[in-house]
Amino acid sequence: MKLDSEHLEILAMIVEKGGLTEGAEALGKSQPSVSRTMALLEDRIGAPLFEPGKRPLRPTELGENLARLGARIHALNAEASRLVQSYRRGHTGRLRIAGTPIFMDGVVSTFIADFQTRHPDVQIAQSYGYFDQLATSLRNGGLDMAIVPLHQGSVPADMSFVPLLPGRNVIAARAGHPLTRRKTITLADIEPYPWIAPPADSPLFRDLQRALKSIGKEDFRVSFSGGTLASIISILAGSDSLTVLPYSVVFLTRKTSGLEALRLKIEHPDRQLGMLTFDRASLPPALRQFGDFLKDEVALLEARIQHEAQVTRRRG
Amino acid sequence: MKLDSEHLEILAMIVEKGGLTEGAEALGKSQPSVSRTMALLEDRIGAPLFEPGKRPLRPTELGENLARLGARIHALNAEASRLVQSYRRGHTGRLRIAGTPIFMDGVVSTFIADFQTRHPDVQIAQSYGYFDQLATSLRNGGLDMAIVPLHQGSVPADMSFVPLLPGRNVIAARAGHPLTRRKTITLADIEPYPWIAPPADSPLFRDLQRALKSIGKEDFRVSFSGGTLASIISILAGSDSLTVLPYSVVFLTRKTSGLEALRLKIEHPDRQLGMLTFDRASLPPALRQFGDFLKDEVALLEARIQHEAQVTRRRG
DNA sequence: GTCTAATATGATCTGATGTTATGAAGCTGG
DNA sequence: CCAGCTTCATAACATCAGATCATATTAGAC
Repeated sequence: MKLDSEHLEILAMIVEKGGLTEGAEALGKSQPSVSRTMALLEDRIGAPLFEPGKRPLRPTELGENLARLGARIHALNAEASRLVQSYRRGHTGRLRIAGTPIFMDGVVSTFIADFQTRHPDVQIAQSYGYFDQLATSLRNGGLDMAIVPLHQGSVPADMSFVPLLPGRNVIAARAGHPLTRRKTITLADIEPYPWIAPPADSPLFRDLQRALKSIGKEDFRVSFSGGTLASIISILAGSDSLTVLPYSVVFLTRKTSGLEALRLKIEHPDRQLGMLTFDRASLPPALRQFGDFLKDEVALLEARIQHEAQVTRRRG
Repeated sequence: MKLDSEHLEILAMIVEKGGLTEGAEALGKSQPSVSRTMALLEDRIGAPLFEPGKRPLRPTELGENLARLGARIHALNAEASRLVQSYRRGHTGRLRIAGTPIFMDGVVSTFIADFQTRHPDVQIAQSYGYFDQLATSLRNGGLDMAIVPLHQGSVPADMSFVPLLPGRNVIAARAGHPLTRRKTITLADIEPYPWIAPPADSPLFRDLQRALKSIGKEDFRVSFSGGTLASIISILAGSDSLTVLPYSVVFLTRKTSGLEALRLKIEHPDRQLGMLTFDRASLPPALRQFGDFLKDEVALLEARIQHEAQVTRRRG
């Protein structure tokens, strides 16, 4: 014999409020409805839940015990409702976000930290990858958002792309590097220094190749490759090596990493760093929250970058 | 927005069983029914509970979290069902039982102890009282059973009475009392001894008066009155006092109390000690259990009493 | 691709639950 | 002790969730 949880909740409310009429009101139901429901429940149970012939309806011992269980069921049910509400508002949920390693480590993770102080109940699972793999994960539901550099024209038809920043790369070196003071840098100037390269299959590596080619340098000596941002920063800080990094990464981490961008114009890839999502019927609401947050934060970052660029230009 | 607990339970089962079809089977429902229920729940929640386009149906993160709550709700609901079952079988419940003090203390409480080792989940609230008060309590639902001496003809019309023992009273004294060895006792023999009397409003007190009158003794000296059985036993044991007690009480407690019945025939009230209940539509099932138990136990006791009486007669 | 098993949908019926109106019965205060 | 108030139960009806069987659809596997 299975009881109806709803019935038990109603019973609990009646007992709590001390009467059927009050209970019905508290439940937002009509008094006859509640009365009949209790009659039905008593029939099924085969035992009285209320003392017979008592007018402010008083529960029997069995009624009281069942009401206690009903109250606990009600609490769980209410918790479920709260969970759903919180989820729908994007305040709860699990987000699986992946992106190109350097940008994730250098920029996005900072903002994830900020986001989580605001929405502590949103779990974020971060991982790394490049476009093809990430697109596959998005399609098969293994990922909620990819943060990748992408050309506007090459956004897959079944996906949405929200640009965050232009894919502006710079040559970076340690703050005290001989080249960082120079106003103009020639190809010959950078000739002596070894290079640190991102993994060979990363877009950043191709950027590096293209950038150097654009200033006429066809081959370059790679002294270290494949590390994450933390390794790259360590190596750069401890040597005179050079590398290519997104300017946003240099800008954000320079306080703590001691990196600087060389004043050497290199070709910018015609891509935008942005948020890629698969067009499903419904995306997790927390994803919208996160996307909006990230867009706002990155816009602020971009404004700071632009501001400094103007100041720098003005100063010469 | 209120969710249906039943829906959450179904969700929990689907997640537990790893698929809708299996879940439906485990729930004893048809597959289409469960499918539509989940569709309805998703509509109400406004978010998917299952990964879209996955064939062994797999829950989303929200689905999993709600399923956890559903499982807990299910556990509570099942506990409610068990409680009802246990109650209906008389294995759970609260019984409020009252009776005349001496008989309750001397006989019934012993059997209550035995009953509770068999049915530990039946709470028994014992109290004391005489007929009028107990009948009132039975009628207004403050009491489940009264154990009283009653004449068959004076059972109220709205009550049921199940006799347990004849209301056989004896004159009791301590085991070593001068009168306990005598085969025949005369009025003159008992003259010197003081009496212990039950409370003046108790039926036992009236029995005492009647009994003494029946053997020609019109007045008697009361040295102590009003105590419970424990006091009476103490006083009797420490003096040569006499009193009137139900034979069953003397029989059951003599081992530990050191009381004996004098071999003096006194008039027996034409009453039976028995169980009185108010005829309600439904009595607590545990009450039936207890009533049956008490009837059986007292029948055994009566058999022992009869057996001993025969042996004693034969020996002279 | 094709086949199979899992899920969704259509059509239909039953029963629970909601409503308003009204009857019955306990409680209360003079 | 009776009148009147309050509380609960019942009647009559409307609605919708939820059950069924039959069948369409589709994801996964070989």
